[in-house]
Amino acid sequence: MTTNDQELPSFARLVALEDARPAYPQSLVELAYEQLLSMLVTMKIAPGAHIGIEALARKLQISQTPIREALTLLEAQKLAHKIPNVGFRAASLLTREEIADLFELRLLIEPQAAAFAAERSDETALRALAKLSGEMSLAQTGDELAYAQFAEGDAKLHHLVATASGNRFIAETIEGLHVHLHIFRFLFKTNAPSEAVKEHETIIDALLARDPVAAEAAMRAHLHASRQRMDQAFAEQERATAAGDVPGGEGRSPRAPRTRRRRTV
Amino acid sequence: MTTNDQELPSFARLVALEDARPAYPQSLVELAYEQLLSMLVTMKIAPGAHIGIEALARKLQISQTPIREALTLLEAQKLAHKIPNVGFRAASLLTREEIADLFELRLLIEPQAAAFAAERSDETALRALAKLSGEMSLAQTGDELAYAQFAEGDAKLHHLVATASGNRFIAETIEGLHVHLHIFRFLFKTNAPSEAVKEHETIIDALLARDPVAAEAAMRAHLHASRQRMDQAFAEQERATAAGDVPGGEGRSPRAPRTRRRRTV
DNA sequence: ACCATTAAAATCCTATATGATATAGAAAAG
DNA sequence: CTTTTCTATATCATATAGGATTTTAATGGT
Repeated sequence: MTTNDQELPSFARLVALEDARPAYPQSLVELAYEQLLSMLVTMKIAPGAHIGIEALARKLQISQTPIREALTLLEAQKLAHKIPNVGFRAASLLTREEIADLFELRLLIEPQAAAFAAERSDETALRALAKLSGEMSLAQTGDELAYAQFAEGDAKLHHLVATASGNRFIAETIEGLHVHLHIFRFLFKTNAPSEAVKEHETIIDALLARDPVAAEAAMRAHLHASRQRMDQAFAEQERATAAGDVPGGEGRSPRAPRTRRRRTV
Repeated sequence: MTTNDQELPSFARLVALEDARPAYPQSLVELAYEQLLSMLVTMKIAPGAHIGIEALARKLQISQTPIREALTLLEAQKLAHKIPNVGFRAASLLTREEIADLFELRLLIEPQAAAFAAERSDETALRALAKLSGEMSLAQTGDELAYAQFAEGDAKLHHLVATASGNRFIAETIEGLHVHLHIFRFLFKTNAPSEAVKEHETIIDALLARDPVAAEAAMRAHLHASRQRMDQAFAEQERATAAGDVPGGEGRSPRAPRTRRRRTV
């Protein structure tokens, strides 16, 4: 309840953003931030790529100052990295080990957050949960659209749990972690979310029943399964790259740009 | 091991900063950030106070642009709050309930981080731990200086555990949480750290012995005790304020500045 | 052929200036 | 005397320009 719902753009919004520029950003900093976040999540700016301020200023038709501030914001979220007197780079894609670390921390926080949410949710939170449950039961299954809906629902559910925990610090921490997952939601579209939908239902049922023990267990199970699915996706991708294939866009080379001249976004 | 030791200014450094301007900040943004952080932690900028950009620019003898960037960074850490077209304010002092939430989250993460540290520490981490143990055993007891040394040691210990956990996300999260505690370290100087020193020793011993179970238990006990000490300090302070006394500086009024004209830092 | 030094270009970083917004105070109307 | 409206001031937000640093490329030497 402490965090503001409106300031967090949804996954679907992020992906569609740069075409239809929304009207609501009140300042140019917000606009630049939204645009940059969208480009980062959809890998239109490749991980590790150099982010030129001047070029972006021309592209977005605004000055350099708000872009610098937006980049500073992204740097604080570890989505960009600043090297003084050199410039900003997009953060490297998380490695398989870092994803493992990320889930290690999520498993420390989110199950307990779900338990707290089961105990402390107020009426509005429960209504939002029920509404989400309805949306997710209507979702398609199997095709590409299905995955987009699943990703959206997953993001919403974890967001609701985070805020419903009633603990501002828990909520902020979870949100900060999930930002890093958005890019993988975009990258690993192949995963069949059929099992995951059931996990979501189990969590929501426990929350609506105000059962903290069940909510914690359900969230823990969901995170374990999610971690395993993600690790599997990593394995498949490594298999593909080993075969000489270059996956989505620039790929996941943690190194600096190749000898080819760097793309000065 | 993922995080960089050098980029985090120690508590002692923060308090002494604004007089002796250190040479290492490479950019004016870093300089402004360090200065602002120091002023925030030592309450030279009161919680909730308005932070005027122009005045700061004059005071620090630099331009407004790097100050805006530094404030943006602080805003991301929730140490400052921005109201569009109005300006930045220092974050309000955490309430008693928020401190409770903070410890609730710490208790989810730090004990497990200690266990990880016991398992995963490398040689350099162990050496740093041993060195810290030596420093802390030499500390004074009882007077004001004692508390400063204790606060410094406490910050160092938790920082070492965070990094030694070997998990970048755990480390970053812990560090982000501890920033908010610095101001209370400065505010509650009265606490007798005699018991706390023993708790620290217990943690360090467990870590050096590479005993994860003992390390987790020791950290958990330390956090419980620390939470209780802090809550006690809150109670004492509330008792004092109820008696008409005005504690350190501006006090902890969550409201906007009084009718007296606001201090445009 | 390879390395070092130097010069040039590009980019970032900082400073200053202009425009936009909100706030405070005064004047006027009810 | 209270309330409202208007004006003036202060501050924030953005744009633009100049200075500093890094990187790249070229040239000359080993």
